[in-house]
Amino acid sequence: MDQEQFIESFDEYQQQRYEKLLALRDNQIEPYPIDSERTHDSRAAVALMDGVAEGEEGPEVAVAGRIVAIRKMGKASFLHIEDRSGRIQLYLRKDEVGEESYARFKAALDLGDIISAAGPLFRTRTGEVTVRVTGWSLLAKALNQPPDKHHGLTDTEQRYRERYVDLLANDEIRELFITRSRITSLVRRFLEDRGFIEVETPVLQSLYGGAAAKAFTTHHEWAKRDLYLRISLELHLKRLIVGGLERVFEIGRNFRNEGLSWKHNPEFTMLEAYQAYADFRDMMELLESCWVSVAQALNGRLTLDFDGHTIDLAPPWPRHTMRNLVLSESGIDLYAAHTLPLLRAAIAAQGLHIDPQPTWGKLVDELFSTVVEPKLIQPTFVMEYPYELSPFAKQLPDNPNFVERFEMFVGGMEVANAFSELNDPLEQLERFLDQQRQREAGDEETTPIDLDFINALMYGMPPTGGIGWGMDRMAMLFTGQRNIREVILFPTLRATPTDGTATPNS
RNA sequence: GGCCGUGUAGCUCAACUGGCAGAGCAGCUGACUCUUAAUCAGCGGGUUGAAGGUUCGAGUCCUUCCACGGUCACCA
Repeated sequence: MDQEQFIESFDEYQQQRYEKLLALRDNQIEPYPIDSERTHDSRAAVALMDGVAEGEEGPEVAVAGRIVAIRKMGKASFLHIEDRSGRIQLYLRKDEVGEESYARFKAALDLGDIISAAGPLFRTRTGEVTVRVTGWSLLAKALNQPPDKHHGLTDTEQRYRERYVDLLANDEIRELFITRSRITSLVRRFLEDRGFIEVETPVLQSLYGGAAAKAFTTHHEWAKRDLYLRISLELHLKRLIVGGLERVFEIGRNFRNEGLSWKHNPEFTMLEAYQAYADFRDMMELLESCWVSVAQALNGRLTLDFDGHTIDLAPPWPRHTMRNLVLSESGIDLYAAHTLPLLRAAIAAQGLHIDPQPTWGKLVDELFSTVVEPKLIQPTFVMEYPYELSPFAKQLPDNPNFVERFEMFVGGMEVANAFSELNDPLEQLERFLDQQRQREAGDEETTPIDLDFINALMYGMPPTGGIGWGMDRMAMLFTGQRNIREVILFPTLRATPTDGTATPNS
């Protein structure tokens, strides 16, 4: 394909805009100039009129943005332009800008074009702050027509694939992603205020670990070796605790080779934070305080609207052991049913239908997921997890079948996960070996043995509390979105022929 | 992967039991110097997701496929 063929493929609307572009060039007007003038964004410009008396003109401004509405009335026109801060109205008069400029405006500009306009501010008869335009210029000609100005863009696939259209057409989508950015920023500030430093650890790893998941594989040509994309941040951050950094966090992308759902995207953003001389109880306090401070700063209140529920973040959040929750919802005591046959028998005795699992730990997890998890709408700490599911957490002093771990659930989703981090190198080796045995038994999601991590622990890691939570799920809760794709700018979608996944020569 | 739903103009959506594919916005032409979903007059715009089938006749019924959404399964 060359440029000529591409232009020939234009539809009627693109063709019309392209012809206007050519006409501008014929008149020595560049449709994509280098310079742009702007003294105020639209919100700041409107604010300038706050103290100006009725009927008085305000100061001169230069504003810039995308044309979202045009109302031509012969020798005068109104238009609205939009920038990130909002919209402002422009008033264009033939006798103000001159015959030639007015004619050019009528002939050359379309909805979607980006322009700048300068002139004094005033209020219209209906009180709207407006720029009385004395001069304008085109900053970028749009060849594609924007979506319907009242309804925006609703086609879900196009919204995700062409997110730029979604953003420019739907104000609330732009707001949503600005809010997500603020959430990330507030979390960062909270942790920094507590003495955490932000670090960056490798995405490309020769050995992955730290979570139960399948990894993506890629290849390093120069080194002639396969590398993995990380599935968690855990093991590198704990190496930094060994190194003496004491309080570290990373907000980074994880990649897990698994399916898509309303709460799973194959790449997602995880926050992990590790604090030396702390344990999982300190991490509860940290999580609670962080979310409360974000909610206050963002909304000025501690309630969230999510999926038809009002979620109350007011601390303290209820804390329950997994044992007690399972006991009250199913009548099964995990301390009594502490082997696979005993637990199976207990489930059968209660007449529950739980998917069969190969091990005690997995069956506990399945039981919990089925009978307890759906009921956890309000923020709830679930403490003490089966040893087998938690290869990086310290065992309970009084029951080695369970570990010092919690997960926080809200809105029916698991959101956070934290441990009193295991720092005994020989016990850690034993856990890795245990994982290896599970892998040999057919579990593809176990953590491989990481001898360098053992080596790090052998230098001594202080008692440490660690926590991780999904920033995407946090954003879902704080913005009231029920689908993770709504809070990810460019979510993973199925391949299309134009993705380059098809062979170019075929 | 199973089940349910959706796919019609650039965008948002109609079209009854099968009977000439429509509206609003957007576009084009013209009028209009305080409009704001501007208004008024006129005009153009369609491979109804794709392929096949039933029928005198299919947007509509049947089969297969594709895409998206929901849900279940899978999935820390």
